[in-house]
Amino acid sequence: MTMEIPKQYEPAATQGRIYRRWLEKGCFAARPDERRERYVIMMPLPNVTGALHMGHAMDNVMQDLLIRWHRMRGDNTLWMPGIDHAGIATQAIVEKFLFETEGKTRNEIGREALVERIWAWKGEQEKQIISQQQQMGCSCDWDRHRFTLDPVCVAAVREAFFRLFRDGLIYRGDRLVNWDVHLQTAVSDDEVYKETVQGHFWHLEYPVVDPRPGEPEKVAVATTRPETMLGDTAVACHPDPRGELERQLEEARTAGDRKEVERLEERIRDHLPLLQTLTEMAADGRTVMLPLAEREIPLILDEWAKPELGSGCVKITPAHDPNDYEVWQRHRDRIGIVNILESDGTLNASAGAYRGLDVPAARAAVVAALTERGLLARVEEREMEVSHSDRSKTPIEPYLSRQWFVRMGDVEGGVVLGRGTGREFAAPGLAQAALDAVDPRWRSASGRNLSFYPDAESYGAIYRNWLEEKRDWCISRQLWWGHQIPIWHGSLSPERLADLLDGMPAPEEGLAWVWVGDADGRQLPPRDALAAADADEELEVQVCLRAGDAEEELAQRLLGHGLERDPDVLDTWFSSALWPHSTLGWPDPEILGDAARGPTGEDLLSYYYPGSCLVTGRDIITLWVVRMIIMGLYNLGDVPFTDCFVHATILDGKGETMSKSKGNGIDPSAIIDRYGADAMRYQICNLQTGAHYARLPVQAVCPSYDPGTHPEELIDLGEAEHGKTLHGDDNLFTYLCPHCGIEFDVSGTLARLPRATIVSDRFEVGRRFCTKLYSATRFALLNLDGYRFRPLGRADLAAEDVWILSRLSCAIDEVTAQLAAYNPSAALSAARGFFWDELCDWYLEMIKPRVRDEGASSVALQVVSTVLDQVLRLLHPFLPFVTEELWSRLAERAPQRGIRQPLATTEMLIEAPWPGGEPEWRDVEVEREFELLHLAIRAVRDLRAQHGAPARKPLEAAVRAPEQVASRLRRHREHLLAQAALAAVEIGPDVEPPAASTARVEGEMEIYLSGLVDRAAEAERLTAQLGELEERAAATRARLANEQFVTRAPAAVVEGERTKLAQLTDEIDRVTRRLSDLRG
RNA sequence: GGGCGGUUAGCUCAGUCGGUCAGAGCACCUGCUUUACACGCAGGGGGCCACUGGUUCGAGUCCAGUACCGCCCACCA
Repeated sequence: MTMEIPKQYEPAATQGRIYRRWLEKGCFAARPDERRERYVIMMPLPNVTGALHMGHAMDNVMQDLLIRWHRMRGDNTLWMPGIDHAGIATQAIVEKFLFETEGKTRNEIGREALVERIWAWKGEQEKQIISQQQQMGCSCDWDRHRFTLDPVCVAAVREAFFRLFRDGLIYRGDRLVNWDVHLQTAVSDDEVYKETVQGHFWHLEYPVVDPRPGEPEKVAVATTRPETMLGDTAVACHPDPRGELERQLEEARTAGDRKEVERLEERIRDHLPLLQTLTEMAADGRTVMLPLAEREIPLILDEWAKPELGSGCVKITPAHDPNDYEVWQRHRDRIGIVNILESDGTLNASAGAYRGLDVPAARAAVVAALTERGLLARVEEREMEVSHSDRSKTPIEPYLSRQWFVRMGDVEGGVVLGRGTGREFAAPGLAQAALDAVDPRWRSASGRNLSFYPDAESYGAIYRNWLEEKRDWCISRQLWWGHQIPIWHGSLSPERLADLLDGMPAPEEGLAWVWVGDADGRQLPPRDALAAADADEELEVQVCLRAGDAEEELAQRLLGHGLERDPDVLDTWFSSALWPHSTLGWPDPEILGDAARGPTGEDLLSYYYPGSCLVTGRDIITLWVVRMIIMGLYNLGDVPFTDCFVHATILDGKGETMSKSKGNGIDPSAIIDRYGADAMRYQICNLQTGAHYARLPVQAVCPSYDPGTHPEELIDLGEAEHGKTLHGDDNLFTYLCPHCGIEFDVSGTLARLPRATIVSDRFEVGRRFCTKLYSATRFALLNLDGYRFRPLGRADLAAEDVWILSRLSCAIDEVTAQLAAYNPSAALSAARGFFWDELCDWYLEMIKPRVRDEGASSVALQVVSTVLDQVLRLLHPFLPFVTEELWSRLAERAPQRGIRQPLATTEMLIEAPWPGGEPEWRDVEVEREFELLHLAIRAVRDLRAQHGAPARKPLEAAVRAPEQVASRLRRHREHLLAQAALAAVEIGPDVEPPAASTARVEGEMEIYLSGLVDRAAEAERLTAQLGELEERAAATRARLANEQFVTRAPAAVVEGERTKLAQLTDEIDRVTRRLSDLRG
């Protein structure tokens, strides 16, 4: 009774059904149990800003690969999925959407309404993201799916913040930040990109106050942002212009830069005297009059002024330029800091008459006023790089504002990490603790540290270089979407502060923590501040409340004392930094309710923390990995994972990163629809070779493709022409189909054009592999009627059975080793090689005669079933769907597989034990015999092909070879006959070639094939072979003639060369003999 | 300017300790409708290992420099 087995594997019909079975059976669920081997991956959180792309696919497939592998190895395996609220990015998208659809801004609808809309948006995105991940086959524990604004995550954020604040590691300071005027928020350096724009360089002149004879009347400065002059508080000159210029001159001479040498010499001659005068004036405490503002500002000495550039003097605007800010910090006793901007980007009261103007208007007004006064010397056209916010795509204004920071540098007295956990330790500071964690000598209390894979050195360098700067981390964002900062602050008189403190719980109670801060970020205990304060001083009081029952009442009390809740929210990375432990219920796992504990009663946090591996891309190392390490160490005293697996960044065929706006981004769903999820996974694993980047050429599916009339379906975007814009320029978002000429859109922004799906034909490879696997298994299934397992000993097995089991054993070891080394491409290639090149191409062909003979088929079928069983297990982590499908079909026909005894098996492959490799299957001698056999068969096939003989025409052959080779070949005469399609063969050291035969010399054998006489062709081939052999022999001979080689190279290498030469000489003899036979 | 990479077959990439390492897949060429698979089978062609030096008996492999390409960070009065 043969059941129907479809001829083709249909991914679309299979994937959903298989995935549902895994879900229904709870295969992904993780609970603490008695197993000691655990494997934990915390999913890097996709943002709720939009659907997943190929980069996420790479990330998720790599994780699923590791998770499935470890699950099969029997580890208690947790893959925690989730999504990130991605504060700025999400709010920006929803605000944009709100504006485009309803024409409203956030201020018009208010905080509550906006947040509500973002939640709705999040719900939509979440659905789509989870659906995409499930299509890919991700086997995460969906019941534990978390969102970074979940109550569980909120609790962790509140607790972590409280502890950092209490330890003095969070402070509020005046800092120059990248201000996004449009979103009215500070953005981190990481969220800023540069764009080259055409701008101007204005040369301004400030009058010197009371110039003395010989002194200049004006000082020239230059700027690209003239409106900032209203905030100038000094003009700087270099303290030693001559020394500096001469140093530069020397450098230019060394470098041989003649133009620069000339320029500097001229400058020293013409300009240095003025600079020296200015330096003297600055040293003398002289001032200039700041025009328009009519403020007297000092000349100061600072090395930030570059005597070789411009006028040699530089205006100092501490509040609006990062470098000037640093100058101010060096001279804060003498110069002030003037902020001229409001948070909405208009000028404030400090700008006097210009108050209320936005930056462009103020710039125009300032330029006009200076021109009128003759203080604008000249204007240059100039290209310049302007910082833009990655989120709103608008220019950044450097802006002085009060922000919250986490102190990353070393602090006096050090930092205690993991307080109260039993893994407590001290470090000089947070950044240093994270640096220590990658030191190979460092170990946490549990014996762990952090390493990067597969390239520990270069990825480690990225991590270390970034941390070594120990820059404080700005964690406040002026947004509505996120974790609101749990601080109440305000300015209080000492009297009111004392009043407030009387009503607060004692610090030891751990309900609230109070600091009195200053603008420099210093924090004093309130009682000390009170003691030091004057009665009329205003003190900045900062109170952090711990989440809990008392919070509400305390908050009311603080409000009653005139404090306000800080409206800012936390940087997104603050909550994601806690991800590895917040999701496990830190600080109190009971928050997870019933899900908190397993059958053994152990809680999630203590069972699954620290985890195992973080899988991510290299751009995330500094943004996220660093911060997870810091927060894990700080809260729990241990690294959140020991391995950081950094996978390749996927680029398109031109080497550009993929993005929607470029139109080269691939939606994984499009690939899955077209090629199947396993095909996608196959190719993704192939791409992960260990390189930092992987190119994936992309094509568009022509929207007007029709199999009847349109020759090609796919259009290579690297070669296709762009459409034209209305102005006749190339439109980067549209392309023309080279076959039908139709213009189409790749970004989805142009509704008037048909939209093309972006795919890559590289996934074809994966689809073919799935088909091959399906087809080979089908072969076995079609022959398995009446199959029954019986224990087999070595004596029951045919030689090819022993061979394939031996090869299988090697393949299992190789795949396992490569996976352990984070080498998915090599692991898959080993599995592929065994399955395709050995199992399909040789073994299945060799057993066909046995399979056809019903009386003799049972052993072969049992071996085939066993080998397929193991192959499906090996391939499952890579190709979960097709292997699971075939597993159940195999189980129907052959419920028990194995050789000596049945293999341990399970209903579903996802739970089946990983193959361990069977040492007793290994047989080196049989492998050697089959190598020789394959060599002989290939030689015969090649001879046929060379001479144009039909592949199946039975011919007579002879193999002349030394007895040790001949005897091995003779054992497999039947295979030689069948696979090389021979009618007869003689094998031995002295066999005579059949009459009218043609020959090949192949290593140690000479192979003769009758009935294919073409002396010319054979002679030509042999002559070429002879040339090659002689070349190699000559090279080897030369090497051996080199006394240096013989004396210095290792003996084994020299011996190897000698053997090689002997073999080559022998082969040359035989080829020569054959050639002379042919000619004679 | 600082850091991290890359350059090997037409394309995408392997190549571990310096010594049978000139490799794979795709594409290409020649045969083949061989009852698992034409998404296949059998066979084949194709490379100055970016360039220049150096170390070494021996260099895709180690070192230095050059060119080009990418990413991150900094700077740009």
